Amino acid sequence: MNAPQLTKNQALVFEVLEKADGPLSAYTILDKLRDHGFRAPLQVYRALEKLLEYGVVHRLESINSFVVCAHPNENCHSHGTVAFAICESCGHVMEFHDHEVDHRLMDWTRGKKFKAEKTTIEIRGLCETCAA
Amino acid sequence: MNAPQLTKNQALVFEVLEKADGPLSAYTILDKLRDHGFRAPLQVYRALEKLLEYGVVHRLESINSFVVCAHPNENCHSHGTVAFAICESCGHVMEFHDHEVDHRLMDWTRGKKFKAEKTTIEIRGLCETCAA
DNA sequence: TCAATTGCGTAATGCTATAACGTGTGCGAT
DNA sequence: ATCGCACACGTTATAGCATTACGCAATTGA
Ligand SMILES: [Zn+2]
Ligand SMILES: [Zn+2]
Ligand SMILES: [Zn+2]
Ligand SMILES: [Zn+2]
Repeated sequence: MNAPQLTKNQALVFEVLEKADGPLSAYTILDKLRDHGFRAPLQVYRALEKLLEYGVVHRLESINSFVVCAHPNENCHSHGTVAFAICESCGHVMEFHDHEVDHRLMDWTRGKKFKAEKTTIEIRGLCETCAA
Repeated sequence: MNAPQLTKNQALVFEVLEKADGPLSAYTILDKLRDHGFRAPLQVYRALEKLLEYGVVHRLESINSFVVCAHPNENCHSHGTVAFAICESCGHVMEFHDHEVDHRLMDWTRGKKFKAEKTTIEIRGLCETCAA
């Protein structure tokens, strides 16, 4: 899905995520936007819903947080599942694709006649810097 | 990790999950155990913590729920990541392994010098029955 | 005996997400 | 024009998920 012009709230939420150097929870975003008039969680969640729909933000299921897409230009999400490596020490996230993984999982779902809608791949651990 | 003798609470939680035909949330488990003396979420969470540690229960990150391991005998978790296919209609879960996927992800983490601790692979969609 | 560990019970709190209500605005169809 | 509709927005309340903090009892092992 291509992102149309963002509304004011959507743009504010996106900016906060863009400036952050790691994933943020919805409530952290809310706190960062109180000065801009945000008062309630729903203002954040509604904006996130759209940003997710447009594919410019990803949700990290394993840590209930949100992060900007690392591949804003390539339309990477149209050709496979996105995977994430999340450092549990510094919070840094790496987003990547692996077609071979996609194909293996697709093979499995085809074999089981399972109709996949949304696939989550998240690796939690320590990044190179933090593991040293 | 091998499971030692379960305590009373652990056994109760395990039984509830075993009898269920799909994943359950911690609070659903709590409700099912009120007749057995459970009063507080912590009684469930503490039991789950141990059951997860013993590897006899899995946590489904994308739906905040818990399910018994589908491979109680094989010590499957020692030889790779567990993946799940979760039907969003009937709630059924299929647990599987794919060494090729494991190897691809391990190759990636090695390449990035990322020290993986816990990997989540969850496919949400419709099972064969529900997709028909 | 003493200390450390583990499990348990309870209350309180915190974090995450949605439901339900109403408002206003833009825009095409009648 | 004005009606109907879609959409974004604001607010309050509530639902759902998880942990902190405190204290007690039983077990273990030096
Ligand atoms: Zn992306
Ligand atoms: Zn790190
Ligand atoms: Zn298992
Ligand atoms: Zn199904």
